[in-house]
Amino acid sequence: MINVKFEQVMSNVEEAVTEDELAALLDNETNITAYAGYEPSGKLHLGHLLTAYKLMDLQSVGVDVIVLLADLHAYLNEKGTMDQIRDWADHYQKCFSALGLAEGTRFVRGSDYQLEPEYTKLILKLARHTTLNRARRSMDEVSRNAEDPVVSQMIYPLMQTADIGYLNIDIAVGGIDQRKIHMLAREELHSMGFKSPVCVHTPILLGLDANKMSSSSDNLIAIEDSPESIKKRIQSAYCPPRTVGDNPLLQLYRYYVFPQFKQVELERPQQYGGPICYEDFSTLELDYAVGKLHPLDLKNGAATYIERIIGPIRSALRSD
RNA sequence: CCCGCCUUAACUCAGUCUGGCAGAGUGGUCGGCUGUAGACCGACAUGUCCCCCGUUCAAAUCGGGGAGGCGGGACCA
Repeated sequence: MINVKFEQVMSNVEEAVTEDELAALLDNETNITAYAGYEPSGKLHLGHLLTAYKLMDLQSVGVDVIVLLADLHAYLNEKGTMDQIRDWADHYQKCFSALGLAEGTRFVRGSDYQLEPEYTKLILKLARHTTLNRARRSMDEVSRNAEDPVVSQMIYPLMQTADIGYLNIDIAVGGIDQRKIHMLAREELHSMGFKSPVCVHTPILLGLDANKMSSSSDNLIAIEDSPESIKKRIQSAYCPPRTVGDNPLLQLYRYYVFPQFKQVELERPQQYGGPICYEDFSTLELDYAVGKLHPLDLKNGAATYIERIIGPIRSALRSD
C-alpha cells in the first residue's frame, strides 16, 4: 500500500533526498505540502511539464501542492523588468491551470510575501550563514551568465531556502539543476528550526537536437506550439538508429507518452511491417535498440502522441 | 578615488598601431545523400562594429565625452 504511493512519487525521477525520508513521510504523515517554483519568463515547455507531472503524481497520493510563481526570483536572475515578469506570471498562472493540476492547487506569487519584514530578516540571517562560494556554486546550473554573476543571483538561493521554510514545505520538487540550492536549504533550515524538505528531483531532459534544452536555442516543444510546429520540430530532431542513450525521441516516449497512455500504437507503412503496439516503454526501447523500430516511425508516433498531450492544454488555454 | 585592459554576426573572436567595400571559426537556413535526424558534400544569409560628439573626401580604426564589463592599485583612524 505504502509502496504504491512511494513508487508513484519515485517514477521517472532522477533522485529523492532522501528516499527513506520520503517513504516515512508518505507513510506516517497527513497534510503533506509539496511545492515547485517557476521563474515566470519564456514560454512554458515540455521541461516544465515534467515537474508539473510530478506535482500531479503527488496530488494523486494525497499531497497538497503549491505552485510558486517566483516573480522576484526571475527578476533577481535577470529575466526581465518587473513589468515584463508580472505579465509572464499572469500568463504562467493560466498555463498551469490548463495543465490539469488537481482542484485545490494553491498558486502563490513570490512577491505576495517575499517583501514582508519577517521574510527579509530570514534572508539576512541566511546571508549571515552562507559563504559566497556556496551561494555561487548553488547557482551554477540555474543562472544565466555564470561568469559575472550579480549580487542578486547570490540572494536567489537564500530566498529559495526561505520560501521552503516560510511556506512550510515538506517536499520540494524541481529539476536536478536545483539540487545544490535544495541541499543548502536542507542544511540551513534544519539549523534554524525549520523542517528540512525532502527533495524530489526530476531529470533535465535533452533538447530535440540532443544539446541542452534552452529557449534561446529553440530546441524544445512549447505548450503553445501549433500541431504543425510540433510535427516539424520532431521531424528535425536528432535520432540516431538503434541508439538509446541521449536520444531525445526516446525521452519523449519515456517521460511523456507512456506515463499518459496505457497503450501506444505506432502507425507504420505495410512495407516496413505495418502498425505496431506497445504497452510499456522498455519493450519499445528494446525494439529500437535492436533495430526493429525505425527512427521515422518513432518520430511519426511521437508527433501524434505529443499532440494528443498538448492539444487539450492548448485548447484549455484558448478557452480561458 | 587612481591606473590598465575589454566591448565587432546567435556564440568565440580577428581586424584598430599605419583611416579606404565588414571578416573567420562555430552555430543557423536551404538543397544533395540517406525510409528520420546527425555525419558528410554543396549553396546561402548574417551586422545599431557599445552610445554621443568631433576631425576627414572617407572612421570599427584617429580625437573628446559617456556606458557596461574585467583586473590591479590606493584608502583601511
